[in-house]
Amino acid sequence: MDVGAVMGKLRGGGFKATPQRWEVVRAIAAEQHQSMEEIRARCPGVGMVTVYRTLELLSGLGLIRRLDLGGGPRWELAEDHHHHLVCESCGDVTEFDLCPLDPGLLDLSDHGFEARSHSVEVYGRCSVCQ
Amino acid sequence: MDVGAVMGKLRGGGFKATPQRWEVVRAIAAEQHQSMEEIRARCPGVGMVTVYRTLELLSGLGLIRRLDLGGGPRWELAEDHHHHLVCESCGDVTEFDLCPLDPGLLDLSDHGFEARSHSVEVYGRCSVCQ
DNA sequence: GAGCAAATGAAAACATTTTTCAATTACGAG
DNA sequence: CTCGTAATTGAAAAATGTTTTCATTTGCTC
Repeated sequence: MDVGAVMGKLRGGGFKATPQRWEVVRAIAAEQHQSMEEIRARCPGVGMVTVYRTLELLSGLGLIRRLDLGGGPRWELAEDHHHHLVCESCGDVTEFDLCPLDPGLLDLSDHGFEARSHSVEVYGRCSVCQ
Repeated sequence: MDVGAVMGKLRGGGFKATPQRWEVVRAIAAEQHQSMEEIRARCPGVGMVTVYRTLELLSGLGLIRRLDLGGGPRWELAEDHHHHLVCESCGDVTEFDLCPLDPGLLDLSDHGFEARSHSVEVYGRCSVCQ
C-alpha cells in the first residue's frame, strides 16, 4: 500500500488529509520498522504531539503496525504479512521475503479466530555476530 | 523450562540466586505474556527496581522474552517457539500450539542467519469480537 | 564464620507519552 | 469563492514508565 492509498483510507474514515499527516505517512513509508526518532527526523516540520497522534490514529485504523523487537517501539506499514530476522546479539532487524508459513498447518477453526494478517520473527545471530 | 532450570542458568552465569529473583522467575513462569503490572502483583515482596532489573537480566541471558502485541510490553519464558493470536478489536492474546511453520520454507542460508527460535503472531478478530 | 563483590530498595533523575487548551485549518455547504 | 464549523495542531504541563544513584544488605567462596 502506497502513501496515497493510506491517505485515501484516512479520508474515507472521515479524517482530514492535513499536510502533517501526509508528512508522517511519507516518513513511515520511506522505510520499514523505524523508531520514533527516525520517523521524527523525516518530519522536521511536524510537531512531536502530532506524530504521536498520527501513529495512534493510523494503527487504530490498521494501516500501520507497532512492533517491539527490542530497543523500543518501531513502526511499519501494515502489510498482510511480514517476516523479520532479529539478531539477539546486536539487535539488528532485517527482513526476509519468502513466507515460511504453511497455510495447511494454520488451522484456527478450533479457536473461531478470523485471521487478517500475520508476522513471523526469527531470533538468532546474524552473519556479522556469529 | 521450569523455574529451577532458569535459576540454575542464572547461577551458571555467575549471578546470585536471591529470594527476589526466585520470586520474579516464579511469577513469570506462572503465566505466559504477562504485563509488568501482573508480574509485580505476583511479587508483593520484591521492589519495583529489582523486578525491572531482573527482567532485563533474564532477557539479556535469553531466558525470557519481551513482547509488544499492543497495550504495553509483556513478558514470557523464552521457549523455542510460540504462537499468538492477537485480536485487533479487544487486544486479547491467546496461544495456539500447532506450529504453522514449514521448516522446508525457512531457508535462511542466503542471509547467513543462525536461527535459534521464532515466534508467529496472527492478527485478526477473536470469536467474541466477530 | 569472615570478607567481598553482587544485589537490593528508596529516592531522585530521566525519558517517553498523553493531556490540556487556545489558535489554526481543512473542507463541505451555500 | 467565502463562510462556518468541527477537526486538527502545537506548546506547555502533566502523567506515566523506566533507569540511575548510592548507602545498606546479603549470597557465596574460602
